[in-house]
Amino acid sequence: MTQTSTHSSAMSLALNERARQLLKFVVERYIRDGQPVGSRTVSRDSSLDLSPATIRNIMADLEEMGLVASPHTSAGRVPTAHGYRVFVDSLLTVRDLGETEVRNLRHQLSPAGEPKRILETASAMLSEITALAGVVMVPRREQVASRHVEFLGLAQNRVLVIMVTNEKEVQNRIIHTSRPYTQSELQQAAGYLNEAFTGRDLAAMRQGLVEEMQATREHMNQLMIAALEMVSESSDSEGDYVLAGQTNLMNYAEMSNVERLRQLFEAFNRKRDILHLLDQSLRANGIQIFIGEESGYDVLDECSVVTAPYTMEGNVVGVLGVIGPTRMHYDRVIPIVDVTARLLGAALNQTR
Amino acid sequence: MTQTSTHSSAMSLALNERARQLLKFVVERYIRDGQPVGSRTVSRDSSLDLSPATIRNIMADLEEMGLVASPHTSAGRVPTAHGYRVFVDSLLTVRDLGETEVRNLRHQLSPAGEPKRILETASAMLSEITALAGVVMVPRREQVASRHVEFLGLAQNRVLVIMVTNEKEVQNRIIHTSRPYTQSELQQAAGYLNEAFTGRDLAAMRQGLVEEMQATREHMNQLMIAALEMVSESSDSEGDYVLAGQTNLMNYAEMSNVERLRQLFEAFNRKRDILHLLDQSLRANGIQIFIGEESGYDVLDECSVVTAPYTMEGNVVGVLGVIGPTRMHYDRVIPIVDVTARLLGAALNQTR
DNA sequence: GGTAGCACTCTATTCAGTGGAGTGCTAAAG
DNA sequence: CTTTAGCACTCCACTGAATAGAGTGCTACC
Repeated sequence: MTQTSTHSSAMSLALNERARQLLKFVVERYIRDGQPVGSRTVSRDSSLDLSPATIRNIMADLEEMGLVASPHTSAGRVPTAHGYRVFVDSLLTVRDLGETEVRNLRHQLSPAGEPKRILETASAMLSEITALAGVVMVPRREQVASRHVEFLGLAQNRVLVIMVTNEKEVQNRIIHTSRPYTQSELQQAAGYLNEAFTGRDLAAMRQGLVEEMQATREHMNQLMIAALEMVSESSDSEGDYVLAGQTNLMNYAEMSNVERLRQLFEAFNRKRDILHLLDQSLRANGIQIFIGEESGYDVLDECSVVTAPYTMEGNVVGVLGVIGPTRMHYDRVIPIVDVTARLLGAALNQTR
Repeated sequence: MTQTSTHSSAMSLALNERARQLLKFVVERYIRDGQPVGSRTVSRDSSLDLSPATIRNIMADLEEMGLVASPHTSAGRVPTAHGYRVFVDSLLTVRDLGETEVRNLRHQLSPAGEPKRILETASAMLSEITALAGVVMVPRREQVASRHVEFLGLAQNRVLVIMVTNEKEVQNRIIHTSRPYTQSELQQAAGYLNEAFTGRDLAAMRQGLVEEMQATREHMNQLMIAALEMVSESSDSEGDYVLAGQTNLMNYAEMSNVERLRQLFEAFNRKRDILHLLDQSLRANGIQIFIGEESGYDVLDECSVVTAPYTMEGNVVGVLGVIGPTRMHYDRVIPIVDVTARLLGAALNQTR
């Protein structure tokens, strides 16, 4: 109703300390109980020593700034996405993990076993200790080096290409060729590739092959092109992730709407949107938090996503994190995601 | 209240034709509308030309036999699991698929691409056309034959074992050895295995290796044992399945209870129970239907599972099917599952 | 600026009342 | 003996009113 500002203090974007403490209490309490928190509660339980009436005044200011909102006239206040943002950015006191907890996690994430398996473990760990959904992007390496190539002839002009990269991953693919190749031809081709390009990364390999092909006649290049395409395709593919503990999300009251839940799960299956979000975190360098509508995806409206990139040999190769309701325990979740990212990087490096 | 039988007709387990027709109508109508069906409705809409009162009498008989039940005194009747059973076994008239539909399905399930991919397509197809959850067990082959073995030495006494089986699947695994092997040792071992056992199934391979080892000194057997274990492990492993369209289940009213939904989804993730159920169908030989509580698993109380085994080269190697609410369109679902099983078998055979 | 008081709003819950759907039983009709 | 009409009864789903409780905004006072 008032067109001009009545309270200059309410309009100033900088919160005074008291208002900040109030916001902090409201967010913490709402995270704890899931109920709108009213002025009485704050006056009674918070360290602020103020009457409900005063609290109400400050609350009104916070509401005007868009940090809290009330579901209806006579309910308490609930943090908005913006409110959570301020809370997370400048009010939160994270509780670091204890030594024993870290040791515990490291133990579970032992570098034995295949890389894919380690990712799954990490995802399961995240979901288990946070009681949210855990997500781990599979590492995308810029430098994929060929370690070994093998061709196996199948029936009907088809060849099974097997390529071992970076000492770990085994990729395979069936290609169709225009003519049958003999076993010795295949061996010769594989032998050539292995001799010339073992240990060299795929960009170099492609480059080398193109030059080679221009220089010589196009002898048996079909195989090599196919092999190359296979790997470059899978290396610059869309990416993928391992999800765990989706069902945890069903325990939260804000997810009790089956229709919304369905949409969320479909987004998980579709993968595209989630991947896009993780990709953004890949480019950032540190813990990243998307709160509610900030993510830009409707299905994540009531959700927050906390991510951290993880590294192999100093390079960021992937992202992991958790997905849960906006009303999550950021103070616990953030360090957990942080530590897990470090541990995963370490575990992956050790297997090399 | 009555200890002795009052109506002998009500107690006779054999339903007369009229009662059967009534049951049929009730089940069909309930499947269509999801609402308890009352005597008025039957009298009005069914081909039986009887008054509501008569219908009520027959309904009471059906209820006494446990074929229908009423949620409360003044609601209509709802089929019980037992009622569905009778319906499915002896009242159902399945609507076979049209030529064009079958052609359509066959087209989608083209044998190009990797086997795993074909399974995923089949599962997605099932879920899409039935609007239920589709499930396809990965084939378990008794006769896994070695096609090619390769050893690659890694750092720190570790060896990457790659085995190509049955011309298609590529298995790989890292094993830890007690001492480092040179590249030539590895090549020699692989060469020996390939020469001696290519094309022979794994049982024979194991047998042969054991004999060999007893005859000679235990030279480099560690590698071979590892290779063998790897494959036999993966071949007689618990089994696995590909699930699609779980989210479809969230659309059904009987699944609106979030807690039950959670338990169901956890069962999907856990895989054990579902696999056990599929395993049973593997032993049976034809379409198999588990209705509600029949499955023996609490989480599937309100669900039915329709399965059909599929074959490769005449042998049953797996099972596929759908999972949905007991209130599903059996007349459509059954032929779809049936046809898909046949098409999947055909597609898998063609890729060999 | 902080506080007390007060009128007001909105929700959630309870309760009674009502209409409708459907049943079981009984007695009569076929 | 089977079928049907009639009737009393039960239960649910819905409505509207009443109520208690929580919380607010505003105003006036300290």
